[in-house]
Amino acid sequence: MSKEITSRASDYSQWYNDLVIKGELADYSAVRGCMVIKPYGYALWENMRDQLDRKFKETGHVNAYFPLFVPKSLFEAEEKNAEGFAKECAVVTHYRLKNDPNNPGKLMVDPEAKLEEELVIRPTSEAIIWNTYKGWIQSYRDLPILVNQWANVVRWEMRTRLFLRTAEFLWQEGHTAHATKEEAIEETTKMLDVYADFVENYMAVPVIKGVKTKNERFAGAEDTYCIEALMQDGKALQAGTSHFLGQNFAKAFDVQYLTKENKKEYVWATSWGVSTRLIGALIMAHSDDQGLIMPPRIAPLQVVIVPIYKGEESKPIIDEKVSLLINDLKSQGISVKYDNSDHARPGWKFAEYELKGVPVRVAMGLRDIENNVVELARRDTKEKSSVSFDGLAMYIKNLLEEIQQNIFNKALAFRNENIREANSWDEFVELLDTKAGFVSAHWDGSEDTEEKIKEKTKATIRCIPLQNKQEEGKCILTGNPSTQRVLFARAY
RNA sequence: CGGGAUGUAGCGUAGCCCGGUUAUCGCGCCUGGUUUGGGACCAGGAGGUCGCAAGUUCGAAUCUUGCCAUCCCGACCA
Repeated sequence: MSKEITSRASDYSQWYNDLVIKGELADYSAVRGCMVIKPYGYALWENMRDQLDRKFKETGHVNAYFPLFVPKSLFEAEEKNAEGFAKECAVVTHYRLKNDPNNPGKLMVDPEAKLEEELVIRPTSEAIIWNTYKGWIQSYRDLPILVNQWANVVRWEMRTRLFLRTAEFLWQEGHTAHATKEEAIEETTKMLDVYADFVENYMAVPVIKGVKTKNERFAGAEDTYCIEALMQDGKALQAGTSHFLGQNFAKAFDVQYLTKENKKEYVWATSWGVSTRLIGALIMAHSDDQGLIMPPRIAPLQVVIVPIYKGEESKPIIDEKVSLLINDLKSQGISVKYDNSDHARPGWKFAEYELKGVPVRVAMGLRDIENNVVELARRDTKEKSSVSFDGLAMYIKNLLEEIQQNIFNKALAFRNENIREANSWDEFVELLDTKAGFVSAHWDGSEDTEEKIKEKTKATIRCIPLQNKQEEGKCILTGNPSTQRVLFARAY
């Protein structure tokens, strides 16, 4: 198998595609804009999902499942939300096929089977969920509702990219209902913290927490909080969002509750989500020209063991020694694969597992067994060392943690080096064109200015960082007074 | 959806301009053997509606038209 990877320097986009496909995370499918997530990629998603799911439950949430289809009349109830998503909705209009009389062996949509009301395939589930919540909420005693769902959604995107933007994608969406505005806002920021914690501590991708400007807000939200990450090519990627929805959906679906004082009040809402897009972030934040680099805490496979056989008689000796190690590793909760397949030689396997980003590789031959050592190679630094067999599992356990930290620190250093301040328009444009990354600059707060900057430079305001330093300044475009800097970048 | 490029075996490709035997080569795959410390070697073998559909022609991978898909650049977006 030829598995040459395009280098980042020669073609960044192709490098990314090569990693996804040759690293066997996903593949193109027969359906436009939709990908097949392959077992290795799905195992990664499962690990991410499990960690997030645990965090959601720790913060009091429960899982439920709502329908894939949303009747058009429900979908259009919250106008801004409907408007925002209308252009990218897949719609079911019929419920039956029949044999095509003019085309034997072929099927056609049965015109007799037209639906009374079209069904929108959910691009997001606020509508169907808030329609449901109407029936669940009568009293303040019914609140809060803290529900999450793991689901697929469809957004008919013009231009798709593996993981980063596919027509169908997997995600989770939390939808909560609260008695007060304060409680809902607290929930919004709490879940943003959950996301930031997960992305930084498990995916090892540093993020900036912030608030979106009005232009960039989720359709139907009062405020959109986000975490923004920086990719190796200097472009920003929105890694997760948490929305304070105010009473917009409660009003659209007439969801009211009785207070202790027997007064009717509209319910306050939040929604928050992360998707398989995070896998794109993971790839672009860490990987190198040799392939993927998986953070140990969510790696589909943490350790691979490659035997170095010398003649038939060496096999049982090595296999036996390795089985001891496998038991030790498993008892430490470490995932391990012993690749003793005979159809590939060691060098091939080394390259293969580097491509797949397995954090630690153990090589063992007779020479090592005689010396009671193994050869240990770490994916992040590509360093190889000879390590004693005694206490090896514990050594590897610690090494995995060290790799996790190292990957994060490296990404953090890169991110921090690539936040630069611009104090004039010329400086701003030059930074965007020559350095990319985040540019911290003053903005006068007007939507119009934001739009003009986007038109001129393709850079958008990624966020207004939380706890942002307040300082007097002048907008880089208009020169109007400004009280704080915001983060600009070109983004995915 | 606008602009550009591409589509030949699982992958990468030659052939196309200038139509004419059985469509080229490498990797991979299968069988047997030798091997194994950074992408092994020998021998034999299988694998193709030349993206799809029309058209031109005695004859189309090659020419024409339409469609589809992918990639890059825009617009849109998690």
